[in-house]
Amino acid sequence: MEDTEQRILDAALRVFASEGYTGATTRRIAKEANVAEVTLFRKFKSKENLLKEVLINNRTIFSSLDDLSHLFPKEKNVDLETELRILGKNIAKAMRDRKKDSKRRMFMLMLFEEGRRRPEVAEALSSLLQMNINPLSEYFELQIKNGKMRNINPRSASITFVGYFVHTSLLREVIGDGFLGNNDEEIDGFIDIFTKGILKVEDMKNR
Amino acid sequence: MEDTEQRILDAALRVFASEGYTGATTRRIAKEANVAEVTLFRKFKSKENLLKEVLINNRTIFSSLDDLSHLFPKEKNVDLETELRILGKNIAKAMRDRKKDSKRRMFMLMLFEEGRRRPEVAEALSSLLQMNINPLSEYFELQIKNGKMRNINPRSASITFVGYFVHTSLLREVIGDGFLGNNDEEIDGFIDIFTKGILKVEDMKNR
DNA sequence: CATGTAAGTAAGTAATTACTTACTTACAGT
DNA sequence: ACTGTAAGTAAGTAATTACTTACTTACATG
Repeated sequence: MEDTEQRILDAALRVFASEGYTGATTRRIAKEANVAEVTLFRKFKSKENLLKEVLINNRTIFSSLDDLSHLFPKEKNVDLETELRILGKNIAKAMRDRKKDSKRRMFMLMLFEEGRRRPEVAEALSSLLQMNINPLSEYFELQIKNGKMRNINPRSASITFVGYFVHTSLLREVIGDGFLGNNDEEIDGFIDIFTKGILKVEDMKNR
Repeated sequence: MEDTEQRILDAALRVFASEGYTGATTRRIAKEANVAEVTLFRKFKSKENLLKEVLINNRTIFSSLDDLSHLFPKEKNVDLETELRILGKNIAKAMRDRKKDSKRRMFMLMLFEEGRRRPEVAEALSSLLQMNINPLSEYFELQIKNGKMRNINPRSASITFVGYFVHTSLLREVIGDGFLGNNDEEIDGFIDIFTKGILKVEDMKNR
């Protein structure tokens, strides 16, 4: 077995995600990592410190994985709406498919809970979200410059866009698909609203 | 002191909300309610059962409080966009102002965590969200019939709308206002996108 | 006054938890 | 062969936890 520390970190991510910080026991984490409990304490000193290390460990992984750029469609001749539609589906697909991402998402949910009690956790969560929002903001900024988009605060647009996917994917994980219905249709509905708005076109002549 | 049970239920809501289900101790709840711990067990048998009762107890309160109808603007001569803008601000205001609502929101966050482990909790959460979404769906349906809105799936629109506020208000609670910036501006940005979409109007001639 | 009910006090139980100490084993590099 | 390092085993500690038992107090109602 290689790299004991990493195995403990991975196990901790999983157990924290599924049990919450308080619910996760060091015994369970050690077992999940196939190490003796004492090894965990030798390497990480305390449970609290372990959480901190998990955070650091995944910060870098998040930044490379959650980089949206590879999720944008390859062909560049599509219009903005189609592009966003494909991007949205790719995000949703990536969220559903990748098992490790599911764990990360649940870990994020734990961070939400824990963030209210630990400022460092809140801060980590904040920078995590930032990573998702920034590249999208830049993308929107470009689209505005290219005249494809109205002159909207790109940050507002990013938060609305990313927020939708964070929110619905968490919902799906927790209360199942029944509530939200078919994934693709739901996303289409959102993208439709996001790009065109809900108003009738003839009522929009003032803009 | 009147109605011991209700005092325990209120205290439980608070403690569950701030500590999470696992983190909340029966001792702490009893202390918060100014009762002996044994009284708590006499009335509610077990911690698990107490959670269930808190859920039931607040289900009815939620349904009357979270009814959106009273948040709609009184004057009926405003256009849809203005109406939604006011509604959005009222929701945000209600979420920020009412302290008990803040507790409920945090309680909801706990439900998210706990819902993954307890199907009854997930189900309670689901019906809670339903209560928020249904009246809005009906409202949108009416607007479509009145020709004010495009023919969009009203449920999609409701989820997008409610989801935004649930999501951002949780974010604000957890990682503070720094991340999202000024509340009113942010909401304006969202309503703008929600009603008009992000596309340039001249690109929308196809619709 | 008698009696039932809602509450408290006190003490304790069995399990679990984070974390420690002391010792042993396996192995890699010199 | 010697030695340092990374790991395991075993046992235990002090605190906490959900929950119980047995008894007492206060009070309202018939």
